[in-house]
Amino acid sequence: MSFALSAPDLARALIGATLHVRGCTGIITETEAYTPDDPASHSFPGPTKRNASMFGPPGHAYVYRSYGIHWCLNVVGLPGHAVLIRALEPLDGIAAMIHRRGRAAPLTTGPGMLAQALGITGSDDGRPFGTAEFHLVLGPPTEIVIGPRIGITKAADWLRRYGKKGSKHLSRPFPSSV
DNA sequence: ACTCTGATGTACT
DNA sequence: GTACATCAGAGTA
Repeated sequence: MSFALSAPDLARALIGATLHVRGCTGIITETEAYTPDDPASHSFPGPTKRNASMFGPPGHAYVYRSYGIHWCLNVVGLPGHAVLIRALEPLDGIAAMIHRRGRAAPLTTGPGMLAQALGITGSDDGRPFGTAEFHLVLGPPTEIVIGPRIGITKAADWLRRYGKKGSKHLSRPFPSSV
């Protein structure tokens, strides 16, 4: 697939896709889009050391540390565009996920949990998607629900959170989903 | 069910 | 010094 998309386009395309990370796999159920003109985006101030991979080639990972504790995984699109992977439906490697999480549930319903379950750390920052151990496979067309993003204060009303309609594997319900 | 708070790396004022 | 794309645990009800 081509990753050279705007963050909102890429965020919609990734809903229903399967993420493979070193033997663990899951279906992406929730994403958020961050564009360079978005005050809440790490790319908004321009390139820095931390966000360098956000301005690198499309189809690579941008991994950053959140609140000093967690790692969060993004897929880079066009320069300065990235999509935060917020939740997964676990498929394979669940035993490894439980081991890394230290509990049976919840495993992957939040960006920090998801990165921990899959063993993603800062060493994955800048890694290209497309190798046997680290890649994405698009799923069939999926019904998508849209809502405001979570956990931000700037541009909090922008409707740039995307979810797989009806999924049980979301960090939080969507306002419109019933 | 809910609210509050601690943990703590990196970037910014 | 302060803010932050978060989570888990403790407390209240």
